[in-house]
Amino acid sequence: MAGFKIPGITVYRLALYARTLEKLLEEGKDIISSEELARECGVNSAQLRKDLSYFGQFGVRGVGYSIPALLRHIRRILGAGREWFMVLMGAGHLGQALLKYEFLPKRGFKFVAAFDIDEEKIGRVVNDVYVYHLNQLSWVLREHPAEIGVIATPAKAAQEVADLLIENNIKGILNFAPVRIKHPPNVIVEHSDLTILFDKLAFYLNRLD
Amino acid sequence: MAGFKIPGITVYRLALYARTLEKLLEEGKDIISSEELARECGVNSAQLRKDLSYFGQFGVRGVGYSIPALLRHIRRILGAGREWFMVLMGAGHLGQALLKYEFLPKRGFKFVAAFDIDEEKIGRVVNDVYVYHLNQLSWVLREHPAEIGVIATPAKAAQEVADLLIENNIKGILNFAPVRIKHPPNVIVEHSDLTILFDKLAFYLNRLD
DNA sequence: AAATGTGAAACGCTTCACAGCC
DNA sequence: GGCTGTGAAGCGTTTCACATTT
Repeated sequence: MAGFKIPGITVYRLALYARTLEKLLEEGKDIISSEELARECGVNSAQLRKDLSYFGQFGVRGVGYSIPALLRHIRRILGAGREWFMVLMGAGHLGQALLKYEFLPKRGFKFVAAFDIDEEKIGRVVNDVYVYHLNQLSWVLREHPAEIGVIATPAKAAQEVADLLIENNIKGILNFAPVRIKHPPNVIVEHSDLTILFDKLAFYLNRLD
Repeated sequence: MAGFKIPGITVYRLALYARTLEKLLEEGKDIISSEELARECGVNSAQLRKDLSYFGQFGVRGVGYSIPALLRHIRRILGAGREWFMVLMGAGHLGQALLKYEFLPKRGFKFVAAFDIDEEKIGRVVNDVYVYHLNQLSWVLREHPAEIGVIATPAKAAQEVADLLIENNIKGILNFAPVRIKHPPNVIVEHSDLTILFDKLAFYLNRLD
């Protein structure tokens, strides 16, 4: 495969290309030019070609890209095709929505357990996933190993929960709580803060005059 | 206030600073240096100061920033303090989680109505928000004006729903569906694609050796 | 003495433009 | 003729480093 320093934003766009190629494949298209795929993704065509060039040559000059082949390549680059086991921290509204999101298991992302501290939620089963008390994390993880922890707790609890995940050897964290998680460099943390998105939209709407 | 070209990423970070200042304020802190606030947010301190400098001078040399004052300034910059009325498109799992997310109304973001095409969902009331059939969008918006549309439909429906929002004069769209929305330049669209986040995390986990 | 505010340098991503290939 | 792949130029963001202020 390829070189070393892959911009994070390139990885982001690869996933975006994959999503778009999936759509085009469903629509029965077979060949596409960088120009057209880029337009579909809202990026510049040179950018798309450059992103791909980090990983190899997947097109045919004068012709374009085979949609199924390119999708296969991108999936391989992203490490799709394997399964990822995850634990959910916080079985509130957002957490339960994630448990029910069909897209995730289809792409190999599977929740093996959920955790909360609200007695009312503990013992429930949401979409086949059992909700345990937080203090059972260690043994549940021994029983059902997982690589990814998804944090959907209130902001106040997020850091503590992250520390617990890291202690229990979780290597990747996806944090939906509106705080920044502090973590050692060998743990990968992705943040998704909905509140920031709303604020950003509001800012630009205000500027619209 | 300030100049013209504000990088989108600066706006993103302003909201991040606001979130962090809110936390610090709750903890009872009063004064903070750019160094410490930056660490708390996971950014470089020069960056933080530069971000703020687009909008004015809010600190005291030799001292630092007053947390409540800085928070007030950032909120004003972001246009917080006013109310934003929103419609939700798609009352599925994610949509309902958004309707129940307490953070949003606290920050002035209020859903006036939700829309779906599933007869089973239409007529329900989720957290005081009524779910209408999609074809009632126009008159509901006349009755309850809104500036923001939040799309939480399946990918297939997202573009169509966005077009409908734009026809009905919605100026800001927050799209949670895993497709890129095409839109005229006078409409502001923010994307939040969960599937891409999971893919990105998986990519970096694979690289971890 | 300490910490901000900010030109200027450094850096990294984006876009151009064209050679190379079908 | 058309489209990819890519070195190089362009551009925007990040970081440095220090003058400035309290």
